[in-house]
Amino acid sequence: MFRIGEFAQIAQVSSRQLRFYDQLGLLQPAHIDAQTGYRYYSIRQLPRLNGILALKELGLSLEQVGPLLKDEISPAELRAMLMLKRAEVERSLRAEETRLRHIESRIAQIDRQGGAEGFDVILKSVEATPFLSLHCSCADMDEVVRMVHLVAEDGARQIRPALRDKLIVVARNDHDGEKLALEIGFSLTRPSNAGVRLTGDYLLRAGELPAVETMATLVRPGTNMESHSSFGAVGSWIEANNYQIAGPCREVFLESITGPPGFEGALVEIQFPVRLTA
Amino acid sequence: MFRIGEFAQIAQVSSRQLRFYDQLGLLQPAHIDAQTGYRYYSIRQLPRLNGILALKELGLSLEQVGPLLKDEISPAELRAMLMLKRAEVERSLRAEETRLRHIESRIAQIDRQGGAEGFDVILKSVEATPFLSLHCSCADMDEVVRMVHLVAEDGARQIRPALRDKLIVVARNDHDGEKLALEIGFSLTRPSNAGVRLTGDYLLRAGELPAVETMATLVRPGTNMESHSSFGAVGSWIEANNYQIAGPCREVFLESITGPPGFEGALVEIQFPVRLTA
DNA sequence: GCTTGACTTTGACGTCGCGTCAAACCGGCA
DNA sequence: TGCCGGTTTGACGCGACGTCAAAGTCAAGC
Repeated sequence: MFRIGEFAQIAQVSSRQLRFYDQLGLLQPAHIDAQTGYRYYSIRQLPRLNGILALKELGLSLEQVGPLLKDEISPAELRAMLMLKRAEVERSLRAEETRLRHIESRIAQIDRQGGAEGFDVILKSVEATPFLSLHCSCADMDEVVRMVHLVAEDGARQIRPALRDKLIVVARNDHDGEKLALEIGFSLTRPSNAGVRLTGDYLLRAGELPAVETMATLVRPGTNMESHSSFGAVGSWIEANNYQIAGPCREVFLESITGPPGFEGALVEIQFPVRLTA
Repeated sequence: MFRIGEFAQIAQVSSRQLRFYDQLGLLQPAHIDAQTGYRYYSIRQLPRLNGILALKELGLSLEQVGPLLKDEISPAELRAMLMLKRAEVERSLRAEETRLRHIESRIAQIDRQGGAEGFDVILKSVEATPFLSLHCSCADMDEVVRMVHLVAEDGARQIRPALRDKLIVVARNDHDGEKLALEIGFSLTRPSNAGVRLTGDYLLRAGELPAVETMATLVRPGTNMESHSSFGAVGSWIEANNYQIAGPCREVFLESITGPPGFEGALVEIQFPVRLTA
């Protein structure tokens, strides 16, 4: 028989742990002195303690370990628990890998440009949303800006505020030659099939912005003229973190670009659908 | 300005989280209604919130994030923090990989033999210890048993209890032909250079059992005659979990093999030094 | 105006596996 | 007999929130 400290030393655990396991009923001392309350452990209890530790190392909680030791659990049930655990561990493993990549790319960024100016790119998922948009091809950025303002102003006038949500510009992939193919429109709070006719014979057509599971996003103040550097920033981030672009990118105007007096410039969220590079 | 729920929805966090960050001073609402206490957030606070989330995702604690946002930390310091974090994440990554291997091998074990009889192999590290031992080569198991009992009994008589620790049998690698090369002796509570002469002209010589960083161990009741199956069990475990044997194995007798009347058989710990298979 | 239901406030407790500390008690040795 | 180191119970702390409770607030519908 050993006192708690000796037994703890033998088993390479802390006395606190042994007292705790006693309290949970996982491992009661072989004998407790009625006078002093001292716990006495037998070396024969070591296998049981090791059993607890082995199961704990598999990631099971102490609550789960209890019934297992009492053989109240069939092998099939244990197998099911372990399968669940395996899935969980695999998830957290991938999460840790991602974290590691992000840390390393951030370190590399500091080394490259000394600055700690975090781009604060974050990953999020976005749901599908009804979208009322103008499909157009623009020759240059000036034209893009004109079209965006046209949609913004006419849309603000002609779409009910309760229905209208946010102004969004989506790049399309089917660019013809040098032109920029875009979709410019408003996300809607609920589906609607009605189109909207703008000045100059343009038409907003009802459609849907598809859901994207993983979106690398960056919120940035400033007009869309200055947004090139931010696009580049997100691009570098995507590369450095071992992702690749997996769809058309979006610009979401979080604040109306046709602001009140004292307007400080738009707040725009840049979104790139991404997936992990295999 | 948004109420907490809307802002939470936009940023894909919970309201509770926002209140918590407010409490910590990480992200105070742009305005609080003095009457009602309602928090109102501006969309312009989104970048800051995203900054918090980005740093949190790197694994930094909220405590660490605070000073970072206030720019009270130099890039060099941030770099150092990230390097530390990286090391930590790498450690936990490897731990998760190990856990995953162990879970999978346990599942495979259930599938193979249906039983949930956990072998309860656990990894531990052992320190170097002074060792007073007999070097011998035995032709068969009978001889081993005789030698072990000889050492056990003579040792128990001739070594002071305060100095004598546990009876240990170590396999040696330099086996000559068919014979089993062993070291049989006692670990000591402190170093000693004195040899001990046994009956039959055998000699216990002072030496040292080296430390082992990673030891796969299994505690098993029963005499050493029955121990073969346990050796096999540890062996399978080692293979299934992607380890390899990295040194001479040991048998540690946790309870004296020369017991009192009513003796139930020895309690023996089998130890294999192991390392990860690359 | 009143009701209703969705939203918000503060405050408190729970999580998980112990680590750490405090105050009092016990055991063996000089 | 004193002393030092071990032991007991009990309590709090951790980290980042989730969850619940009781009470107040807001906008819409009647």
